[in-house]
Amino acid sequence: MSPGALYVYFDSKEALIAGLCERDRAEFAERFATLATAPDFLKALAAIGEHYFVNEAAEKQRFVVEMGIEATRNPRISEIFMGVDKYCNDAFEALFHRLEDEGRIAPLVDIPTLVKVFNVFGDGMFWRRAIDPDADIGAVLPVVIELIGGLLNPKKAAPARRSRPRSKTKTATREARQ
Amino acid sequence: MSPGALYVYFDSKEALIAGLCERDRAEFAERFATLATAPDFLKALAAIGEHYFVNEAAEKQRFVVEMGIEATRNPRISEIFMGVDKYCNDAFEALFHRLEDEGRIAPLVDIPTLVKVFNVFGDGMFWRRAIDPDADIGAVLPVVIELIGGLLNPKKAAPARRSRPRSKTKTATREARQ
DNA sequence: GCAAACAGAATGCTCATTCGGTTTTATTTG
DNA sequence: CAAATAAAACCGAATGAGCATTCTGTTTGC
Repeated sequence: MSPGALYVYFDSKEALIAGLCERDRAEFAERFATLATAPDFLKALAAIGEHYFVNEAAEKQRFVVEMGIEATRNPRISEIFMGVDKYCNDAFEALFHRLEDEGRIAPLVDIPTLVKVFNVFGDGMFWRRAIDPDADIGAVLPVVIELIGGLLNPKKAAPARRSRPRSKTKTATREARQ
Repeated sequence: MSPGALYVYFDSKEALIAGLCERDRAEFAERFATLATAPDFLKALAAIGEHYFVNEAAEKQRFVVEMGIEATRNPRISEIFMGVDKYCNDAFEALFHRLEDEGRIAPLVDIPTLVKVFNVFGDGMFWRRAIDPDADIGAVLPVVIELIGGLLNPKKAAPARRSRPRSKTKTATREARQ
């Protein structure tokens, strides 16, 4: 596809970037949906990490870096870019709240902080893969998952019973959001 | 300083970048030296993290991102950029080996992997600070330090004795490097 | 008064965007 | 079914802005 032909579909470079972001957001939403319903959260998370940071071409990560830089210059691109970021973070925050409500995790830190730490892990693997041709995220991912597991402090589901275990912790149960 | 005036001091943009990298490397070496001799490794590490990811202007991190992107395009800049990266990693790897030899830490994972995980933490805080204007690394740094502490599995120095404790683990003691 | 340090205009290249024309695709008509 | 035609998709050259670098001349410090 020639440079000029792009402008048939997108009015500008910004619109193109917005489109790509939207596509990425949609793809993330899809993957996140499977994560949210997975019986074993950590295993599903590892699978997502494997996809984004090991299987997927490093060029994609590099492209996201380019968008990030562009976002620091262009306010409109910043809005788009940080919008996707916020979308992902909100999704994880909501999920963590739900898992806590269901008694499946008992995080060692408050959930907003947990999400921020989560960011650090994700961002770190992302950046490393983007710029280091020799990066081997596969080697660190199990450790990262282990660390996240430690923070989430997951509770084993009662193995004998079929029904989902109910929260019996002394901390107040959270209301459903909104 | 006008654009043209820069070329009095640097032959090219690459040379300028190389100079900035060298300055950063030297600054890191200085900070690392204090880290290497600090009695409390984790506390010293937290101080360095505080400096780089909280106190220092986010523009500096953004600039490093620019260099990283440039490195993916320009092989000569890549050499410079990844050279600094390797320098830092080698420094940490050597330090971890020494701390292990001295019996001050007993890492839960092998040291090369430990360094890679270390990278993830550093990269993550770095990238987040670079692109997110609302980033609050100060909120996550204590958790990150805690997690690193867990991985390093530090051993308390014997409080009564004045002499440094010697390694008594059954793992083979490492030779001094070169 | 002279050498180093600097500014700012000039040069040539890259890139975002536009535009005129051409191919492909779909639809209509004989 | 084939020819005709309209519309959409696309290419590649042209435009113009921005950036790396050079060059010429001016300022500054000694």
